[in-house]
Parts: sequence; structure tokens; C-alpha cells
Amino acid sequence: MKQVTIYDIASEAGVSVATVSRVLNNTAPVKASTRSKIMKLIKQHQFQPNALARSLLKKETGTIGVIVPDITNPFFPEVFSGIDHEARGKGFTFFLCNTHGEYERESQYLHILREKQVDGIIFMGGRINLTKCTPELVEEVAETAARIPLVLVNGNLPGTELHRVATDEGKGAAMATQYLIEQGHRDIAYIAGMSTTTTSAQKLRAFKRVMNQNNLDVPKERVLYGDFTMEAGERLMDEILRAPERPTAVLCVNDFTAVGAIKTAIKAGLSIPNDMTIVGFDDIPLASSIFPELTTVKQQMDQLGSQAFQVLHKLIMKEKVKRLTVIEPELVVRESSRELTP
Amino acid sequence: MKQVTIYDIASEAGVSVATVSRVLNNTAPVKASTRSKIMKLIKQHQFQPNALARSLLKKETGTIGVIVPDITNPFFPEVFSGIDHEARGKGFTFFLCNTHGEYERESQYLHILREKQVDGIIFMGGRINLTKCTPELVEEVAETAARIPLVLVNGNLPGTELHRVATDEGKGAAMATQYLIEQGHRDIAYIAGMSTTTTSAQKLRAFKRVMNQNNLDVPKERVLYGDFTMEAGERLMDEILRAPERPTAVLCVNDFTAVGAIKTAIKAGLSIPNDMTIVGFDDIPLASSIFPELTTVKQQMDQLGSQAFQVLHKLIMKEKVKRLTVIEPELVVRESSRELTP
DNA sequence: AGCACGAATGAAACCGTTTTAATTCCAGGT
DNA sequence: ACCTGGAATTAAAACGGTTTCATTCGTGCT
Repeated sequence: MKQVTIYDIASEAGVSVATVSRVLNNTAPVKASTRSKIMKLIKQHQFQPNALARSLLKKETGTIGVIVPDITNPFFPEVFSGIDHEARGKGFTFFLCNTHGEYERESQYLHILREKQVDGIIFMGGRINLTKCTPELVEEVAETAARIPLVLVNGNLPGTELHRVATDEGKGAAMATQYLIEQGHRDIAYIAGMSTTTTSAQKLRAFKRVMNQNNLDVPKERVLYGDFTMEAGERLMDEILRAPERPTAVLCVNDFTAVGAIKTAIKAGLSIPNDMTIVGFDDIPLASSIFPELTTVKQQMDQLGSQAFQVLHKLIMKEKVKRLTVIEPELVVRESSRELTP
Repeated sequence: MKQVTIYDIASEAGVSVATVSRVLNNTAPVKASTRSKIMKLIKQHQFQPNALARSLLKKETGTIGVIVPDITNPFFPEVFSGIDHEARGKGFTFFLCNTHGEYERESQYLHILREKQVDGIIFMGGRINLTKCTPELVEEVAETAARIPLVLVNGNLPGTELHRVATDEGKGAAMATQYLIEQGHRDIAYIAGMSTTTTSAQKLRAFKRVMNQNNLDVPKERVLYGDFTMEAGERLMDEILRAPERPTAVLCVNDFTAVGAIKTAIKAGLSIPNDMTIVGFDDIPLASSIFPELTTVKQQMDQLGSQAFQVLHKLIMKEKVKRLTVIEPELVVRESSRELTP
């Protein structure tokens, strides 16, 4: 079944392709009678212009690439949804590229997206979020960004000057810490992620800073390193409970970890928040689905997405736009935390 | 910054574009010396062939469209992940199209995907899952499927002969019902979704059938209709608890509803599963994240995805493939259910 | 009748590849 | 020295649109 082309329409209407193109994009006046004749044929043959041919010539595809480490992690669909919502009506379509955080895949997708002539790229997570990033990726991304508008979400590539939008995670962690202290907590543990990720490092730094500002010490054994998963949360909470002295509050690097922590705490017979306050980070949907609902620091993921798209769109339109957009975190107090009454 | 084309490479190497094309795709022998000369120039200029031009000619894009109602619903990322995993290495890229289940958006995306000449389409959820689907959509999808390989996931369009892969939801509901009965439950409530969706209708039918087969009655007030959300689960459980007699078990149309139900049950002072058994459907990640962990009927979402891609791929390759692929559900017994001891 | 002018249309170039058919090159056989 | 045949290469067409520039058409004015 051969595709119907603009030539078929033109010849059947007894006009030139230029005229058909004109009624298609109404880019120039066409006599009413010929216009309607052409329109009728278009309907009749269900003619659809071939976007490849158009894009080849116009040098724009109306397509943008979104690179995520793991679409299965609820964080990313939320951001994607923000992007989508913002882009709606502007006529863009999205390539979703799932990298599993592997350098090879990230690099490969960058390559593919360039070949497919996307108008822009939104790059999140994965390698972009390491304190020490592989120089190959840095170069690869920088090179891509030199050719195609590109924005980084919640990440950074040291040594480059890329556009990015990010939550102020340090501030979020500071807010949470401050909140815990105001609630009377003095002995607070922090369940971190891999120390090689900026996310985790930033938050830890902020946590320690606020503690120190309040003349509170952070002994080594009060910082535990996991890998952002629920299992890590379970395991590390187990470790915390095994220690001779139990902290009154635990701050977690993300919600998954916090949920894991709550699970083992409850299994160990504790009542949350009565026996222990647990605070997460991100506010993924899960946070408000569990019982007790999680007190957490909300990253406005939809904002992250919509801002990222806005920045990208300006880049595409060659408008001026600032390099860094920061999204403010918000403390969301729910049921997993309470004031410490001695 | 103009794009480097195959012409630039060719002229600089002093050969014709055909030769460059040949080393690119090694589609014909090229003398070693010229090959290496060309390769060097390609590296040097970082030349990347323009996929649009290639696709225009070859009539294949290596791109497939995935249409989902809501990427924020964890069900769909899981399926997507299955698709992605299966497709990995086969060199496909995916357009992710988020429709919010609106007919207009679905139709629009179908249009766009055709224009962009995708090699195939995987269509899930939304309107496809209604017992009475709008005839416009039916026609639109059928027409698209006539031109482009297309597979439906967990849905159907009555009156059409489309390829589809789906979980046997009726069987799943039957399994769950049977399990509850075997555990000694006699008074079982069912929290449904909108009665207009096939998902909900199928399950309800199976539930009633199995109950009847066991000589159990399903009074009208034991079937409550919601809209698949957690809030619906909360509200309907509230209604259940307000009734004079309380069922010993509640079967829910999906996990969200079940989690909502558990939440209000716990808030009302019940202990789950001691005071009431609650069973979900789907086994989204949330199901094993909450406390108590949810007993549920697992839809193998990764299977759904990978099978859908396999079918699609065969369609694209013009291989023969059967119209319907069914994925078996599995009962996953966790903590929210227990045997009824009188 | 002749002219000017804007509106409508057409011819052809162009976008960046792949591929077919034709051509050149070159070594080996006579 | 000439022919042959396969290997390497090229020229040009094709893919399906958009756009520039030129041309035709029709109308109102002198």
C-alpha cells in the first residue's frame, strides 16, 4: 500500500505541488475554488504529509529527547508529566530514553537523538549526578549541547556551562534538619545514598551544617550509607535499631529509603511516629500512600519538568535564558514525624 | 553551525557520496585505503548521517510510538520498561504519548505518529478499555492499524480484528475469589471501577461467577463502584464500614483502591489482616511497599510489555503472528490477607 | 486598446541520504 | 600488446515535501 504523496494530490487536482503545499500550510493565498477542490481530495485520500520530508527541509522536527535513568522510578514519570503538560499545545513529541544510568546507554542515546535531529534534549539523573563524572560523558554531553539545545535536570557536569534546572536539595535537607531540631530532636541519624552522588553529598553537607549551627554533634555512626533503595532503608534501619542507643529521629536521603526504614521499624515493634520520627525526601506519590503517611521534603517534580521545558523551549527559540533555574523544596509535614516531648 | 553532510566528507576525500555511503553502511566493498581516508574524515568532522534523510528513502524510521493514558500511573512505566527491555539491541527508539485518556489526544497522537512515519504503535489503556468505545476512535485506530503495525495492550476495540496482548483479568479475579473462599471467607465485598470499563466489568463478572459456583450470594450492596483511585478506595471502605454488617474480606479492582481501603480501615481502628482481609489487583510496586504488604493478583507488566513488543516486531517484519496473546495472572499472597478462623 | 499591478499558480532547486545502472580501473590470461 | 572480468567507483534518480523566483491571469485605469 503505497503512501499517498503531495504529487498524487496535485496531479489529480490538476495543479502543481506548490499549490497543494500552500493550502496545507496556508502560507500564501489560494483561490477558494481550487482550495476546496484540493481539500476534498486530501480528505478523500486521507493524505497526510510526510513529516520526515518536511523536517529534512525545514530543519526542525518538533521532537525532543528525554533521557532518564529509570522510568520505573516514580520520580521521573512525575517530571515527564510536568514536561508534557508544559509542552502541550506547542506541538512537541517526546522520545523517552531509558538508560539504567549506564554510561554506554546514555552515550548511545545522545548519538541517536542527534541523528534523529531532535530539536532539544532534556537530560536527567544517572551519570549526571555523580560528584566525579566520567570525562567521556562530560565531553559527549558538552559536545551535544554545542549543537543542540540541552538542559540538565537535577544534575551537573563539572567544568561545563550547561543550562540546568534543579531543586535546591541542600536547602531542602537544611529545612528538614531545622524542623527536626525545632521539634526537639537532638539525636538524629541520617541515611544517605552513595557518597559518590551529588544528591547525597549535598544533603549530608547541609544536614551537618545545620546540626553544627545548633551546637549538635554528628557522630560517625549516625551517618549510614545506602543506595537509595527501599531495601537499603530496611537494612540500615535494622542497623540503627541494633545500636545501643537509638536516635529519636531519622532523616533519609529519599522517600524509598524512608519507607524501607519505616517498614523495619514497624516490624521491630516500634510505633511511628511515637517511638521514632522518620522523614523522607522527594514526596513521590508513595509518600502519601503509606501508613503512616510520610513527612518529607517535596521536590516539585512537575515544576522541575515544566521549567526544564520552558528553558529548553527558549533555547530552541534562541531567546535569552539564564543558566541555572532553581526549584524551591517544600517541607511537607504528615504523620511520620512528631514533636519530641521529654 | 551548519550540519556536516555526506557531501562535505565526499568532496574532501575526493570521492563520490556513494562511496562514503558504502563505508558508512558497509554495503559494498571499498578499497582499504579510501575506506580509512574516509573514516578519518568522519571522525575528524564528527560526521553523523541525518536519520531523516535516510528514513525518508528507506521507509523505516526505527521509531515506535507508545500511547498511554497516564505515565504517572505506575502500571505504565512497568509495561514501558518491559517493552524497552525487549527492544533493547534491536535499535528502536520510542515516542511516549501521554493522553490522559482523552479521545482528542489519542486521536491527535495517532495522527502525529503516522506523520512521523513510526514503524509501529503500541496502544494501551484509555478509551481502548471501555465497554462502549466511541465509534470515531474505533475507526481511527482501525484505519491506522491498516497502515501501520499496531498492537493493543489490555484493551479491545469491538468490531475490529486488531492484534492484542492482554492479561486474563477475568481469570485473575476468579483466582482471587477462589482463594478468598478457600480461606473461609463467605461475605466478600467487591470494590469495582467504573462499570463502563472492561477491566472492571470482566473482573466483576468473574467474581460473581465464582461466588455463585460456590453457592454464595452477591447482594447488591456488596458491590461498590469507584474510579480506580486511592480516594475511591478510602471513600468506599468508609461506606463499607458504616454498614450494619461488615464483610470479612474485600476484593479490589486494583491496588490503588486496595491501598485506599486499607488506609481507612486502619484509620478506623481495624487491624489488617486480623479484622479484615483486603486483596488488590495488579501488583504495582506500591503493593509491596506499604505496611501491611498487599496480597494481590499480579499482572506481569513486564511480560505485557515485552510480549507486546515481540508481537509488534513480528508485525513489522511481516512475520505471521497470532491475534491474541494472553498473559497469565498470578496470585501473590502477602500480608493483607489471612485465613478466616471462626 | 494598452498598460500596470496584485493575486494565483507553476517550475525547479533544495534538504541529505541510499541505491541502481553505468563506468572506470586493474590484474591476469592469452 | 590486447582482451576479459571482477572490483571499485561514479553519476544520477529517488524519497516527499517547502520555498524562491518567475510566470500567468484577471481587473481597473488611462
